[in-house]
Amino acid sequence: MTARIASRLAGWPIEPVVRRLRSLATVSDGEEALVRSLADRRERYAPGEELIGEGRAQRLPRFLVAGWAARQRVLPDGRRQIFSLILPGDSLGVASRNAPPAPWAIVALTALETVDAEPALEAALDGRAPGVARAISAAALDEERLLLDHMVRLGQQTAYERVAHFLLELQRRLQIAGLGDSQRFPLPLTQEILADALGLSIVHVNRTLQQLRRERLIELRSGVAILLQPQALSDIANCEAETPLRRFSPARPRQLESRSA
Amino acid sequence: MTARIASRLAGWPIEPVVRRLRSLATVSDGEEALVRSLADRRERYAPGEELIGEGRAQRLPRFLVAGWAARQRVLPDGRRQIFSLILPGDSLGVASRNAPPAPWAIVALTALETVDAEPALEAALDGRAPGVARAISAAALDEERLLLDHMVRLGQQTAYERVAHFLLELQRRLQIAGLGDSQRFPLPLTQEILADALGLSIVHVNRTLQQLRRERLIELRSGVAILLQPQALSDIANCEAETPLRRFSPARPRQLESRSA
DNA sequence: CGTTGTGTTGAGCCGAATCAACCCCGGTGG
DNA sequence: CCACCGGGGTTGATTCGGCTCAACACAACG
Repeated sequence: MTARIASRLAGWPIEPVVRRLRSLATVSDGEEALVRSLADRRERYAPGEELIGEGRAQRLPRFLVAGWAARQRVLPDGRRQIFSLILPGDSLGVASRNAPPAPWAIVALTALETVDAEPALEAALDGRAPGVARAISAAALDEERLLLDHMVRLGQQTAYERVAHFLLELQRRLQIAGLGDSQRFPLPLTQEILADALGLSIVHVNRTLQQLRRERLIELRSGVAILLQPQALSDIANCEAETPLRRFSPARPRQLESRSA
Repeated sequence: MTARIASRLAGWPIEPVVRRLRSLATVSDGEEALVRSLADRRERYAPGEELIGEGRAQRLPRFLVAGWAARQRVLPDGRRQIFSLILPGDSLGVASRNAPPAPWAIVALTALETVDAEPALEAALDGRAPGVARAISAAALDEERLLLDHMVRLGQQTAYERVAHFLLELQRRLQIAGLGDSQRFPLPLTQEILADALGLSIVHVNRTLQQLRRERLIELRSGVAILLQPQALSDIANCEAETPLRRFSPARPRQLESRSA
């Protein structure tokens, strides 16, 4: 019994939230203590559960402390687009406290746990926690950047590039949250989820992952991903135009810029 | 000379901004007058000109009063993704006054004209113009909704669906701005721009538009688009699953939801 | 008048989707 | 204990949507 209590306290994993905020802005020790004290009103969700329903008004602002969630929309014919993955340390409904119903849903991809962010948010708005306030607005910018990155993937990149790019994003975000290192991180996603995020079919995600494994760029084993050659992946993802073919063709600038051309 | 002055005053086209704000929130007459008085510090841009550069810090908050612009990112190999189109009545850098450099650029697609939104924004933040404040935050939500709509297009829809969906979005937005009616609106875009927005090749945009014309769903003539059958387009765009084939297959729910299944 | 940008059209190819099995593994219940 | 089952992953065969390449038409413009 003591063991259970000890594990509940010692293992209380709000660390990702603290690490994320610290990565976004300088946070005082007092502010950090405030964030660490957010154990009140914890909530747990089972995989598949809906935290925020499409078209329903939003809930309280929360931090995700453990597990993975997705922001998504489902079309009337069943197709699904995942807009972004929500990882430990990320916030939910903190930046924009939109009362109106959201044009998206948030669903738990794994079992997960959230805490009420209200006290921290209030302190941030009061001016009592300026570091947290700065971190929150930086988080909003970061979220928008990730969204646009994802849009570039969907609109411009091949399956191969998309997967490489996406894995790099996850590595970076998880490392900030203190999960995983510069190469290895947990990846508790089915290929179907990857497919719906990347706008590909399940089968094609499978083949693309296999190609990356065959080329010894990544390794996937039981929910853990290892980026064997992050630099090579990065070259692929940003499409550094290393393809020799492209150097010979005029490369069709595909820009507007009639002036600078 | 009097004619020139008269045209400058009478034709001063800030109407789209007023209409847009009114569509987002109830705005008092005093607030409307404030917005109408924003003629100071007008700026004009030529097609192709960059209003905000990728990686450079942002400019003052502005309203776009005439012409079309695009928010975009260009990849190192020349590929370009247009994230959103900015139409008359839309704001630039109003919602989020991010000092940090943006991970995107804003370029003029046509000749365009902006006004300084600073006075209106200040009044909104002061509490002197609560209607404008509400409109601005509603505009931010609307912008995010459009971004997610666009992401669904890129990730899940076919070329045919994407074009139909996109044309409907433009019609709706332009009608709110007071340009065009429920069927007809100006469309000063090249097929290359459409291609870069929709993640398609120029050639395929061309063929898709032709199919829509052949089926008498739309008409395009000299920069004007006409939606001949908006309802049919809407059915296509939202993929109402009218394909008889899909009714017979189990439709592969493609959802998580192990519980509800 | 050439030139340049935009739209159009055809031929051929390729990346990715679809369809259909099959495997593996962890339940779960007879 | 084993048979069954379902979810996830893997694989091959085939189809198809969209891309590439290439040429040409047309209009605006200097």
